[in-house]
Formats: sequence, structure tokens, C-alpha cells
Amino acid sequence: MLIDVDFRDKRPLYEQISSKLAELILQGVIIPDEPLPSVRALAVELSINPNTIQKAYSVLEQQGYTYSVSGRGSFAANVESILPKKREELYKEADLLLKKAATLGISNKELAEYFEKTGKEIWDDRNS
Amino acid sequence: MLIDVDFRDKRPLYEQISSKLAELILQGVIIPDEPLPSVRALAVELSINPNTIQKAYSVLEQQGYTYSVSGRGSFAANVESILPKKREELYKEADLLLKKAATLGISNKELAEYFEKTGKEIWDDRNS
Amino acid sequence: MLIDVDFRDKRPLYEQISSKLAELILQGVIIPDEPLPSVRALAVELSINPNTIQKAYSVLEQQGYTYSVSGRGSFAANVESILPKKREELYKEADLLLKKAATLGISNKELAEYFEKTGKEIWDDRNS
Amino acid sequence: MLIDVDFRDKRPLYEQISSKLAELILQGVIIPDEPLPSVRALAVELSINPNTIQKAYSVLEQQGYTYSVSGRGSFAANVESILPKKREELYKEADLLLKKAATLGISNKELAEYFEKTGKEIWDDRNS
DNA sequence: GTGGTCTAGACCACA
DNA sequence: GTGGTCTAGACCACA
Repeated sequence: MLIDVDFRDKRPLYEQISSKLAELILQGVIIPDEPLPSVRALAVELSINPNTIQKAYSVLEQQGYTYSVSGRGSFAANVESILPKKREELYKEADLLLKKAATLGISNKELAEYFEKTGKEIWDDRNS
Repeated sequence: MLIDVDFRDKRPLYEQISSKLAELILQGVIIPDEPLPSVRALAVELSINPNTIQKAYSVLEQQGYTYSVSGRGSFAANVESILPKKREELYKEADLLLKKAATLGISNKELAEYFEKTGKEIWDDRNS
Repeated sequence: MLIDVDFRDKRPLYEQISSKLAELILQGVIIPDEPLPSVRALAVELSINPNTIQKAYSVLEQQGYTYSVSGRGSFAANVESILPKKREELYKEADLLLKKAATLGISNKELAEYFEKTGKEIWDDRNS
Repeated sequence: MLIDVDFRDKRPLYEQISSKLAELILQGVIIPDEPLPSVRALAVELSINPNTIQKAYSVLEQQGYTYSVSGRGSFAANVESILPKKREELYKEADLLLKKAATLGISNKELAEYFEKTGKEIWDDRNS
């Protein structure tokens, strides 16, 4: 499957799972209204307790990535509605990074140049 | 003093304190070999358990921001020695940000432009 | 038909169906002694498990909105007989709303004014 | 204490608890920055599993009624920030009530009058 | 002591 | 079968 967890990762298991699924939904790997694996199925596959999967799923739903239908399962939501918010959050992260860079004596221009250069392969890779 | 903690902040108190002090040392507000406030003094000032301050200080020392002299307290280290490592870490963070941006459909170019524009004030502000 | 279900709705499907049908009967869209669609027909139309429709119908009957003739199906009941009870229930709901409003610092007078104003269009709309 | 649960209530235990605490915070019975009982303490008091209390508390935090400090406990938030949202929600409920009333042949005017009359005692009682 | 995470296992309503 | 709720019990970081 498309998900795996890393027990050495300091992030809690449920967050590893929810953020990975969120990414798959954003990328369109899981399309709107497509069902996610059932709580039990994913629990078996990852050898993780169903309660932990349940928590991951409830986080996803609360963040707008999915909607759940009791007795039927969880489904990917239309991400269009949450994209603006997520982008806003990203720019806030970018602001923090800039501040941190300034503290280390790295100017915004240096960072911008780094982004144009290094970032290119990442973007090309993902959007090819 | 120049430090304050936010109980609503999700980061643990010791980390809020250590990162704030690290910043002050990087900025030169606390200069090399300048003594940091004693554990007890800072504990009283912030109304925080001394153990928490102690932990913040040991993190700082372990990261190379300070050195301690037994019986005399903690002192700011010469940051020149750790700057390269910190800068490297920052660029790794930048890489992660780029990947995340790509997922949201934001190209490296857009981000670079944002950095040139918005970042300017932050840099000017901090280095004026 | 006049019924549709929303899988994103947190209410169970059977309840969405029964409450919608109850509304149609109250409004007189479905008149007394008029047959409701057969369980099977509605199940096919809505692409829903017949058991779910069955449950919705049994709820309706139990609440007095319909009566069933074995082998012939369900029929709309005369709503006159249940109107007083339903009205009573509504006023109880209104009491709860008032209490909740008070907690939020909204006085009964404010709410009454809101009802006179905003409620007008809804009423006119429905009873024109 | 100020909280109790009803096992015959169809609402889940965690919701009974969270909504009751939310009400106490809105009413100012629990003032901003006042600590809520610890998860364990409330669990013992209500003879309910700590996990269930934990869930109630996390719901409260997610809705903005409280903030939690790991290792210290949960505290009432300043409700000013959520009041507008809650009021908005109440007016939406009022709209639904109006629609339902219209279906039952009760006009907005009747409801408004009922509110002015019956609501008076409730309001006076709560705000005296 | 306090919240947060996780496992194991059970029961329920809904479909 | 599927999600949702709840109990019991354990371990961890933080304060």
C-alpha cells in the first residue's frame, strides 16, 4: 500500500498516518469520493491498533480532508475547499523560515536564489 | 528580562526558553562569555520550576550555544563555531518547505518571489 | 422523486429519509391515504439498501405519519391527529433554544425580534 | 461538583461532559485561565474511564473553550473569541426551528410572541 | 502529578 | 462489514 509508519519517528503514529494520507489526497493519488481503506483493514496492514487508525481518520475528517459515513467508511473530500487555507499556512511557515534565516545571517535574497536553483528539480520531479 | 513563556504554546516550556536564548545568542544580544541568568533567578522571574530551566540550559549546552562552569553557571559560547551547522539545518528545512509547497501547487519560483518581496522587511528589520 | 440523501450528512440515512417524508406529509405534498413508493422502488431509486428504507418506513409508521397495509405497502396518515403532539414538541425545542441563547447573552426579546423579522420570508415562502 | 452524566441519555458520555463544561465556561462559572479538574480526578469523580474524559477535553480544546498545557492541565480559555461564532450557530438553529414551525403551521409571529412571554422567566432567572 | 499516546478487547447502531 | 464509543491498563515526556 501507499502508507507506512516509522516507529523511530518521534511523531505519534496517528499523525504519521494522517499527514501521509492528507498528502496523498492533496496530490490526487486518492481522488474525491474515493474510499479510504477501512479502519480495520489498515490496522491489520500496518499492524497497528484500530484505535490509532481511528484517531488518524478523525483528525483527517476534522481537517476537512475526508468525510466519513457511519457504517460505510471514510471518503476523500474535495480538496479544493481546503487548498487556500493550506497555502496560507505554508506562507506562514515560510515567514518563520525567513526570520530564522535572518537570525543566522542568511538574507531573503540568498534564500530566494537557493529556492530557484535547488527547488527546480523537486518541482519538476513532482509535476512532470 | 528578554524572555517570556506562553503557556498556550504547544511547545514544552523548556524548549520555548532554550530556543529564545539561542536566538538571543545568535543575534549577539548575549555576547560570548557573557553569563546567562542563574537557573534559580530565571525560575523565580518566570515563575517556573527550576528543573524546567535546568533542562533548557542543558539543551543549550548540548547544542553548543553555551558552556557551563561548575559552580559558576552557564555562559554564552562563541557562535561562530555552530553557525555553519545551523545554516545547514536551515537549508534542509527549506527543502522540506519546497516539497510541501509543490504538493499544494506552489512552484519554487513563486516561493522565491515571495521571499524576495515579503522577506525584505523582515531582513531589513532585523539587521538595521 | 422528491427525496434525496446526503452521504456527508451526519444523520443516518434512514433518518434523512423518514424526516423528509414526514415533512412532505405535513405539507400535504403527500395527501392522506396516498401510497408511498414501495420499499424496493425507493431503494433502487436512491441506490440504497432496502433494509434502510424499511427502517425509515417503520419509523414513520411508529410516529403516526403513515399506516401500512400488509401486502399493499405504506400510506400517508391523516396528519391532523399528530399535529398537536408535534407542535408541543416544537415548543419544547423552542424552550431549549431560549436557554441556550441566554447562555450566550442573547435575550428572549432579541430572539423574538429576530423571529418577527427574519422568519417572515421563510413563512411567506412556504405558505405562498 | 458541577458535572454529572446520565447513562440513559442517548448522547455519548464525552459529549455530555464537554457540552456541560462548555456551558459552565460560557456562563462564567469557570473563569478564563481557571484550571479544569484534571482528567484523572474527574474520571474518578464521575466513575468514568479517563480516556473518555480525555476525549471530552480534547473536544473542548478543539472548539476553543479551553487550552491545555501538557503536564499542567486544562484551563478555561477566554470565551470572548468564540462567542460570535456560537451566536451565529444559534441563529442558524433558530432558522431551522422557524422552518420546522412553518411546516407545522406555526407562524413566525406566533413563535415570536411565545418567546417574549415564556422566554422572559428563563432570561430573568439566568441573568438576575 | 498531568496530559498524550497506544494497545487490547468489547459492544452498538447503521448499512 | 464499518465507524463510533467505551473500558482497562500501560508507558512516556514534561513540570
